Amino acid sequence: MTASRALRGERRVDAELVRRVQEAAQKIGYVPDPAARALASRRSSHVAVLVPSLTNRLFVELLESAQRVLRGDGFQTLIGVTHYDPAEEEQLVREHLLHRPAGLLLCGLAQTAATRRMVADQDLPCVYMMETTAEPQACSVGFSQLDAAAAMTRHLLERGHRRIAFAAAQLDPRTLQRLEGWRRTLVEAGCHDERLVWRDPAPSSVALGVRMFEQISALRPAVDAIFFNNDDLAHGALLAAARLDIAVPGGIAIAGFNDLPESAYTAPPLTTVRTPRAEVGLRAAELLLARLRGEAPAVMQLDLGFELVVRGST
Amino acid sequence: MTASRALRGERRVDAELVRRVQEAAQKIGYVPDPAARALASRRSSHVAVLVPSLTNRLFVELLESAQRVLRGDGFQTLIGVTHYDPAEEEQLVREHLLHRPAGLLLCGLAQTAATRRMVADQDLPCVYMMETTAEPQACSVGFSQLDAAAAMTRHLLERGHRRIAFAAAQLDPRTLQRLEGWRRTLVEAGCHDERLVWRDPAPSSVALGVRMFEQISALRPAVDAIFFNNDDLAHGALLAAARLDIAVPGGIAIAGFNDLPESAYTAPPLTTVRTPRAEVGLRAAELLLARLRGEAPAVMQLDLGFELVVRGST
DNA sequence: CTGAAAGCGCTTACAG
DNA sequence: CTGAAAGCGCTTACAG
Repeated sequence: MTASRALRGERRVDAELVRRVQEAAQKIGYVPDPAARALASRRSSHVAVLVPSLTNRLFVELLESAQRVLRGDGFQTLIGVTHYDPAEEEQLVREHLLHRPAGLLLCGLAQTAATRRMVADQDLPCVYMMETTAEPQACSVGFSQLDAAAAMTRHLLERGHRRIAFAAAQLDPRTLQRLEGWRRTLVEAGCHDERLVWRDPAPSSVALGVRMFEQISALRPAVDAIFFNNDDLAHGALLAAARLDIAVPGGIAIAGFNDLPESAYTAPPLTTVRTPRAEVGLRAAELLLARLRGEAPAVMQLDLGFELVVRGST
Repeated sequence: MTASRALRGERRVDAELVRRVQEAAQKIGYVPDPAARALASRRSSHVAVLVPSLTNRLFVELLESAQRVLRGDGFQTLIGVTHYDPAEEEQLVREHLLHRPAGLLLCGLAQTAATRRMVADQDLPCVYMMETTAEPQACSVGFSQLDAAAAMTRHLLERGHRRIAFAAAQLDPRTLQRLEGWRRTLVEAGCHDERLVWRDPAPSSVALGVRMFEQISALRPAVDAIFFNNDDLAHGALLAAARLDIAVPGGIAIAGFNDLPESAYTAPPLTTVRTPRAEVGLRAAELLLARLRGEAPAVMQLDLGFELVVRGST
């Protein structure tokens, strides 16, 4: 029994004894059985991380950095894909709960009421990623999607553009927050026109960016800039512009969002917003680990900001 | 006890009894505890899937389809990233073994001796993905990387190209098999020149494709086609060609490998090899599940083939 | 085909 | 700070 405590690093064990126990464990190659531990303590060494998609690099980078931190502390990461659907997220949470995860990392704040209730009922430590929230009891790490979109929109205004379109796919909550950032900024500048919003619920992709650009550019010169809500859409737009022989940014300026690695190499290089997804994953995992150790986190809401990256396309 | 057997679907239980037990379980919302089950049976309901990378879409698609199948049978998927390093793969297998996974899905056949020994010692059902193998005892699902590269090389020869360069990053075993396919085909055609091999151990990326094309094209007209070993390299090459004002395929023909979604939309659209990664994940998971049920799989080696996709870049 | 016994390897809660 | 007892919720192996 004392050995069990010594190995887990519980406080009330003699330091010398701890040393001897660890030495002995080392020698015989003792490793605790996670299943027995989970059964007795009613808590496993798994952390479930649910992301909307793995085909968006954004979430892959988020995941890799979170997993690196969690693994360092002996936790296994269970990855789930929600496909941007709160109902699917709810179902995944329900399945994961059977395995009594130690903690939960979720994307966004648009959980169903049932999801929130399960998390609360089980008293499961949970950190919400990618957005900021005002809810005092929720632990979140992210940045203001609205402010980021507003910053890009202001940049386009400063470049002299007035007819600025907003083009978005997927239409998840974060996209809609960005739409609101675009809207407020243009209303304030006195050149808002809601007819310049292009939305498509399909997943974001290069192919969709091609199609969107073809439609929007048909309105030229009514539109002189397009703010695409993910870099892959903007990549497609740049390809379509080249084929249609429309100069960028001379004919139409094009901006993206996220700063994917390719965006520095497109023709012309893409102006976009760099989002701190790797750091979001890292800090969210650290915050979760702190809570699992029973520490009260120093902050409940962490805003990691964003960075405007101006290249040649605007 | 009988209820336990009925729920697990063991044979020797009266059919009527099974029905009543299931009905009762349904009514009270009974769900077996995975931790207790794992402790008693010494086998969990986890399947570990180890892939080289998550930033290559190839493996994301593989993973998503494998996870869909496994989840359907009540297995949780533990995803690990090896970064193309057999030593890291060995460490991951070691860590996962503590959790007594029910099965293992691995990429490639380049495991360390220690990894192979652990799998054999624990008698752990394992399926190897992405390559074909002649080892009769190993269960694998994939296709011939060598044949796929040979088919593309033959296509370039048929298009009239004779100075065909081979450009590759990462240099993992599958890349080297493709190199061998390129080599054999050109030797046979009497126009092999080993100096036309460009290799870079860095991860494959658009940025690297840009740099490689800049270097190789400096040799023009010594090279009249380049076979890139991943589509992202070829995407970078197309961007670099446009900037350098080199016509594709007129000046240099460019081919890729994998057929990523963007490849249909590049300028010009990319000629490439479509690889069946989603089906590899699906069939590998099905084969594993069959083994977990104790069934003898109909086949041990599954060759899913590939498809040459000829577009405008060659 | 069905059931009573024992035990998987830990941790919790209770004494000292 | 240390330890003996009980139990987490299942399955295995043995009887009937």
